[in-house]
Amino acid sequence: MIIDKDYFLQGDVVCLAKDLIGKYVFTLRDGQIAGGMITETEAYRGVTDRASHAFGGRRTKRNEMMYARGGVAYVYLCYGMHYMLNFVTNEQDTPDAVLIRGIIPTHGEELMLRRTGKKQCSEAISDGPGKVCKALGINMELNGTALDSDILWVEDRGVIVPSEKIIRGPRVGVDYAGEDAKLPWRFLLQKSSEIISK
DNA sequence: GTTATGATCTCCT
DNA sequence: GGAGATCATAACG
Repeated sequence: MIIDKDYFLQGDVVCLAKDLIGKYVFTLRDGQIAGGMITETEAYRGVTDRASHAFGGRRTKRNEMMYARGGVAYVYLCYGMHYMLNFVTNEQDTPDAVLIRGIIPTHGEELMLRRTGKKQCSEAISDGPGKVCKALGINMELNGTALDSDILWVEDRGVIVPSEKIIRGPRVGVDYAGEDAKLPWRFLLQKSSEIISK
């Protein structure tokens, strides 16, 4: 079932980030559907979070979308070449968001292969925030798109992920955030391959 | 107007 | 393991 926008209004963005593991995200671009199960997220808690674009209540043209009412996408360009997909959460003027860092492709694998220039389909096709956006065909046009719209939506397909299967740790790429860089607000689904490799 | 830099990825050695 | 790619945005002058 498609997740209702109200789901994104709950106040605890960290809980929400964890809950989104195992949910599905889809995009409809160029008449074709691509999507998969979310395996990795990070929570960004606006005003009090140094790693967030909205830290200290900073409000700019770029992060304006973070202040919107929960249930829309916040897309932006990073390092000049990678788009990031976030789900805006919480009430209006509370700039909380969840970064989607990884998915396992389940629909439109062919399409994702073409977009990413890969030959074979694997979990690795979308195991980083930049790659997720590339595989799903996400760009600035989707900034502000509702998460229950025709071109972008989130589904609960009944997958239940036990807490012990979710690895919790510090966020990635936010060393500049000082103490806040250590907050364990990254969640990722433990893969069988990872159990072996570690 | 100018400059520094980032919620990253890929390819090279 | 490390550097380069590459540009919109923000902060400064």
